[in-house]
Amino acid sequence: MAALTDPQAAAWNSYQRMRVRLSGVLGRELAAATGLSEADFEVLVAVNERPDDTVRSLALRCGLEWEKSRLSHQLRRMEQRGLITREACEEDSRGSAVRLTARGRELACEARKHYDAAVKRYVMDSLTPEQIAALTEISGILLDRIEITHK
Amino acid sequence: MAALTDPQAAAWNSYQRMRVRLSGVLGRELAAATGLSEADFEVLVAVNERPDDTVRSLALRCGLEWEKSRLSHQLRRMEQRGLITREACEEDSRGSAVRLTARGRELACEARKHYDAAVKRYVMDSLTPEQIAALTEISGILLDRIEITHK
DNA sequence: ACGTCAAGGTTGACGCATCAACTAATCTGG
DNA sequence: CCAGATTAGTTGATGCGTCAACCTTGACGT
Repeated sequence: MAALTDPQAAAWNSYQRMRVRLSGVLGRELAAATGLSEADFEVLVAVNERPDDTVRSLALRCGLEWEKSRLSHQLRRMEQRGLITREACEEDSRGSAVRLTARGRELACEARKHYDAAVKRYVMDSLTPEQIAALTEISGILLDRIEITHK
Repeated sequence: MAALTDPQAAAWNSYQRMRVRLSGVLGRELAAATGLSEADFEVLVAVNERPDDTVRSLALRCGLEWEKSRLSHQLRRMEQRGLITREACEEDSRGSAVRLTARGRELACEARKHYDAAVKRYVMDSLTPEQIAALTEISGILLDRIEITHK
């Protein structure tokens, strides 16, 4: 006896295919338009949302919900490419602060435009408002489910 | 002017968070239960569905919709860990055939049980049949959209 | 036949993600 | 004030995914 019914398996299969293809095209378009990866993009946008384009690593990490080593590796690569700089943190000398370079700031804006446009084009323009609401609701339910069972 | 309206941005944000967390927990549970990655799992299941647990690399690649180098790297790792073997292909001497080892076959079944149960537990048990149908429909629409614009 | 081109597959390099081990600074109980 | 436990962040190893370069073999037009 299978664990999933036919409609359930169909839902899972199409979700999986969609998920893979969608993040594929979005990542590819972002890279083509700006040279950034999705990881770069997430960091740039998160930092750019802060006053002075500066944020402490810890706050960034919590906002992104990333592992600390992941953020550390990512910031190292971004620093090498001149997207950010890192400076000491006053309140806690263990910590560090991340600041966008001029180039980082510029790319953050550019990338956001491209990315949002792509999301609109591939996703939002294809769905009815009801479907968009359904997607929000479904995602919220599943998120809650995961949070609860892993609390 | 933002490219996305508020409900659209909300939908995208919750979808993204859900997507990341869901594949996180599923991958983690699979690894904990069987020691397999999701990539391993996909390959094992795809091969296990074939008669004789054997399939040509090309067919596998098309079924999975993977890049050829990705499959090659993955098969190398799986061969090293004793999950599959590779042999020459009769019809086309450029090609190669993939066969499950006894251990691969066993793990494929084991993993499928665990994985399907986890999908049921995290996803299907949380959603109404209408929501499951909505998810199928939405995914199908987005898939079509991507296929059409990239044809 | 034969030359050219396309296709199947491998390889190496690089970025991304996770895990475990480590350093250094802060917090906390006594 | 100090010893032990936490916490911020780094590092190295390893697996995953993509790209570009490459090799071999088959396909096809002439």
